[in-house]
Amino acid sequence: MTVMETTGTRTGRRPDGEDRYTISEVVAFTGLTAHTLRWYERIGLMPHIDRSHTGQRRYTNRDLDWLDLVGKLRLTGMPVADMVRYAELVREGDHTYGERFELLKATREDVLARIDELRGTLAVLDRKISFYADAGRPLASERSR
Amino acid sequence: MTVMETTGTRTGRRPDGEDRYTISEVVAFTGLTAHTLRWYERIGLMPHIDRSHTGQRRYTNRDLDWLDLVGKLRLTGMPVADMVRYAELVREGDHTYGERFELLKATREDVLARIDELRGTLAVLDRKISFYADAGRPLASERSR
DNA sequence: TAGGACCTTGGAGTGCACTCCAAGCAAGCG
DNA sequence: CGCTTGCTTGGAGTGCACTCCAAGGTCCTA
Repeated sequence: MTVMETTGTRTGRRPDGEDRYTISEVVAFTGLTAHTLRWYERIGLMPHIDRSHTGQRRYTNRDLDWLDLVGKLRLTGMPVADMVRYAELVREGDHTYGERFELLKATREDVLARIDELRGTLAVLDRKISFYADAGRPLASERSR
Repeated sequence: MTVMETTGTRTGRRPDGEDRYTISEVVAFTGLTAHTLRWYERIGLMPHIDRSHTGQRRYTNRDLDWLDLVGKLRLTGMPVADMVRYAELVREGDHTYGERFELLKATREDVLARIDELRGTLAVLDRKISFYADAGRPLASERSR
């Protein structure tokens, strides 16, 4: 894997105040590519990331928290555009609390619905699996393909 | 919605033997578009569908069953290519039982993992939601964005 | 101070899963 | 018979979420 630890740091997060991570450290934390991190910033899914005096990105613990949330939302199937909308609400300040609340509640419902769908699928899979398990050797005709 | 019932049929499935559905009936059953149904056939995700004497598709109850399964697998996030692989195994006959069994079991594990991920996301959402609920009106500073 | 690994940008390219188009044949109705 | 709606095909186009490229500047270690 060749993860060079440039500044003698451990693999984990550093305490607030010493949290200025390079893009490759963030890659290691999140599993995203550097390309994707830059792209997230371009489309407004990230706040503008702090820069070193030479213009290189320096991510903070707060940025990492945000990326964790994005990662969670991403695997609910939420479109990136919706996450960008949420990011905009955060940037717009406190007066968007209500809208954020509604958005999160709607997302919660989506997640519950998706879990239900998956449970339905699981039931179908289990029926098929037990069909194939019973038919250790092929029987007459198979309808449950 | 304007669902014209061309042959005086009810909206539901007909019994085996009278099951020769047009593509638009299948659209109504599955929610897929006609384009998608033809595309599924082209890429080998469907068996070759029976045709009328003039070459129009006539789907059977069995085809509908298959589309139900495909729909379930689709919403687990399984790539279409993997579903095509499964369809090929079915076409190849009984001697692929073992491989189908393994594929279904692996899919089952994926589904379980995905449900777990979603539960994790749900927990995060619930924490944020209760944060926004508590902060009925904005308090000092908001870290949990 | 030299070398290699790492970082920057705008813009172009990729893969997936559809989605649509044009041109023409088919089916049911008055 | 003509009309409207539906179905056929191969191939091209779309939208999303990345993913990569070229050309060049930066950082660290020997």
